Amino acid sequence: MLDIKLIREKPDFVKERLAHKNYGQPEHVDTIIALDTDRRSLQQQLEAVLNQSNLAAKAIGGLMKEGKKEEAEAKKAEVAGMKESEKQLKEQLAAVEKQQEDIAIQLPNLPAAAVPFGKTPEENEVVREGGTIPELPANAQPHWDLIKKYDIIDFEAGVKITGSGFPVYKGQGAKLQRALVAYFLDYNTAAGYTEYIPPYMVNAESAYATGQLPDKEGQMYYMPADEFYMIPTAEVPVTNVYRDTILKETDLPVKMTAFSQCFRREAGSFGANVRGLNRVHQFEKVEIIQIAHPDQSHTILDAMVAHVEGLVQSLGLPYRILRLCGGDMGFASAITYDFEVYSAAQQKWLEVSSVSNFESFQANRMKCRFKNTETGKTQVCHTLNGSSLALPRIVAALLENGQTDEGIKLPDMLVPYFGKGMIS
RNA sequence: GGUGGGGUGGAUGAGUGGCUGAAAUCAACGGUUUGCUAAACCGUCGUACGGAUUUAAGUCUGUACCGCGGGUUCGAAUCCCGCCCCCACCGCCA
Repeated sequence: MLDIKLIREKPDFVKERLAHKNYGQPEHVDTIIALDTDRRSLQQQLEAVLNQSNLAAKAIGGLMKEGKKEEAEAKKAEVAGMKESEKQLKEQLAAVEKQQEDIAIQLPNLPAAAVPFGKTPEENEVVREGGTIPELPANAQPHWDLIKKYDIIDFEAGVKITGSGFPVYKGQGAKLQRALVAYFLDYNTAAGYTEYIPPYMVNAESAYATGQLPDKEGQMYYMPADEFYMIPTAEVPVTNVYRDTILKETDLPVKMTAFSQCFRREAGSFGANVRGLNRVHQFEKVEIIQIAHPDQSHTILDAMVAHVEGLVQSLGLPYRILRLCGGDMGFASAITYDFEVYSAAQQKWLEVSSVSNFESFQANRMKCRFKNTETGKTQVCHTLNGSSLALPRIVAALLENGQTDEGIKLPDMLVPYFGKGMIS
């Protein structure tokens, strides 16, 4: 949610930034300002009337106490006339507030200054590359064939049990998942993140707070009997730990990490990109989340990118880091870096992490604030998060890039978690 | 699912129609005292949206908020209705 004061004071700036993000309805800014002017005017009128009737009520109380019954009755008659206009103004005000809110909620976050122009993924900016693309043997296979060869994921069973996109991990495949999750969490907690296990279903307030609603309504699984949404990422429940909270400045930054299953309907996506583990409806992900002082959030974003980069490097996978252009960024984000690892057998880049600074957008919606020690004022925090990491495509890349005649060679740091260095 | 109890400021907790935006205690913050720490004492100490004033920090001021929504009343934390949540016990259950 954008700050109404920013919209009111710098409408041209807001429009320019929205255009940068490829937002097609700049007229919404003017509509919101007009509604806001109405809103304030109505509020003033209503408050004037309420003030009158409050004063009258006090006077009546005083008169009753003094036993001046008749004067009190006269006052009562006076107040009765105010009731109607009070009621009307209340209704008008509520209507205008709702209109304003309905539009304001649709505005995406403004992109930060560093975000490149562009509309499509092709216009994202490669900021760094690392690792080396391995030379695979001539008979190299894509991960879906390797999965069959080593019998580590049963896609058909998943289809029978639930539907396509719900893989069943088994044997070494299941253990590899567990090893990766444990390794990622240890890596994060070693860097000062506190581990959480959140609920996998959230209520509408939580989904709204982090910006999934109303933007991604159709992308989440929904349980109508209880009005719960299956989480698309642990970001949603974990960030909401601090919904409606006022932190102390000294509490910042708050650093959290969580493993969760993630559920995405991926409505409307199909084709070549969905093969194997490239796109699934349920997947495992370890997330990192920070709640930060506004002055520090961009420094912290860089630190989070470096943190994830270290993790990807430790897996020995070739990777690149992209700074997303305005048109490719998420609804709530001010700036986003995507991590992609190279799948040697598919010969393409697979997204495995997305690290974003949401600045005050989520914090505004969820009323996550801190008390400034010097001024004593409350200010909204900034929120950030990133995947560290999403498993399926990491697994795909590990399988494809590690394939040898003897089996799949795994990175050294996984050995303590997996129990051996090779899937065979 | 059943029965009973309960939801008040950061926490505990008083408050059953006007003098209550809310006692008291604790915590927190500022200060005095102090060899250090502690203690003691004094003071400050909710949020949101408006308005006035100020270069600004601020100051003054209005309205709303005692789980949520509605109602009664000139006036509601307090009375009535609906809902939600929490706790205890019972039932069911991994």
